[in-house]
Amino acid sequence: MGRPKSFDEDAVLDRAIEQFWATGYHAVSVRDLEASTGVLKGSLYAAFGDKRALFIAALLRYASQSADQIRELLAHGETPRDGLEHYLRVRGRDCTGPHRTRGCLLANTAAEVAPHDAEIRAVVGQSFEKLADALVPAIRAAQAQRLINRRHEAKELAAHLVVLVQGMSVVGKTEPDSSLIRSSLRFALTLLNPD
Amino acid sequence: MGRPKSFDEDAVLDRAIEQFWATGYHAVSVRDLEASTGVLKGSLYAAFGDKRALFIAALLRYASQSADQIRELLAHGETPRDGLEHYLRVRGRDCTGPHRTRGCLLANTAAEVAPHDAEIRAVVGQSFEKLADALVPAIRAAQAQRLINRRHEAKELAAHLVVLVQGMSVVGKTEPDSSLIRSSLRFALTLLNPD
DNA sequence: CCATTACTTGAACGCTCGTCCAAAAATCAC
DNA sequence: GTGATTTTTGGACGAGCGTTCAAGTAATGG
Repeated sequence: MGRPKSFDEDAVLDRAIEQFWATGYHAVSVRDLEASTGVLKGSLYAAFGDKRALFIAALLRYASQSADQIRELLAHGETPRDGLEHYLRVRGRDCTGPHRTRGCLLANTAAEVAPHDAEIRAVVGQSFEKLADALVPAIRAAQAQRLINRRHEAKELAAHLVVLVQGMSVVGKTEPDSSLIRSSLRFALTLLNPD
Repeated sequence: MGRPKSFDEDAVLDRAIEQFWATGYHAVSVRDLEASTGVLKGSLYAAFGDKRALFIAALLRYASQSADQIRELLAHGETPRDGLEHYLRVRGRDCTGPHRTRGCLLANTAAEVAPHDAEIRAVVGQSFEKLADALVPAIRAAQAQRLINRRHEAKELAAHLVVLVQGMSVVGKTEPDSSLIRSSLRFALTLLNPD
């Protein structure tokens, strides 16, 4: 009982994700969040605690959505190799072009906030590791079917791709035409070629 | 004539680099800079303009120092391949371990500030491109001597390594032990193997 | 229909931010 | 020594920050 909530918390988190993603943690004010979510600050404080707690909630939601999307992208196509290629191409597309300068919220947060906040650092670090863990079985499967290069350890290739994708999301924020991203993506795709 | 400056501008910029590097642009206040440089804010404003201008001056200095260091690292060892390997190993070491969470100021700036400031974006973007341009001749030379893999375009490998290194500096900020960095570095070194 | 409960509302708080500027201090030219 | 010139100094300013909270509002239980 009591007065019912006038907003959906997940919808608010989605708007908060957008805002933090586009603008960064420090550069977003609680009043900005008020404006973009349509929820007055008092209610935001009642629902989430404070700015940092709201950010962490948004970050966890983003990480979870991101993990779902990886599984989806890797399942694309007929073979495990298709999935890997699709994943890389989509990630490349996400950070190419003049209007794709948001990069990845996890990478942005790693750069801006992680060193100064152990809890946030743990969230981001675990997300990176989960991403690598999701790539490993796809790589192993593709190797088993001899669809990609077998010279490399699956774990090492997975780590390499995780680091590369985060690098693309950072470098992509500085280059509207993104020749570096494109070249680096082309190179990465050759890593998937069979022996 | 007139009262002489009581501080060296480059020394102030070096302290500012440290501060922005460790803490980020928005999270550093002019009073922090006052404390870390030992120069009162009025003098900072007189010498550099405002916080943003001081940041840009520091960023340009960092970029220039960084470019010098790349040339130095690539010149290490007996062969062009040694230089490339040394460059990657040092960059890996720079962002591995619990006390190396500053990453790279260019990457941090790309993530936090670049999307919202065209001038800063241009500085960072050009630095990335210059870095790639510095790698290309080393790669070509190593290929010509058949010291590394010749299957790949030098430009694409260079772009790949630039993006990878920026990725390492970002991912490294979240992992005190940095297994992802280590794996990805090991993988990158295999890319330098001869055919 | 009233007490209870939960959420909303927006004014207010103390603080810190980036920036400015008048006065004091240090140098040089003459 | 004196005036011109430049830098230093640190107090002050308005704006905006994250946060709090008392009052108002909408639902429920009896």
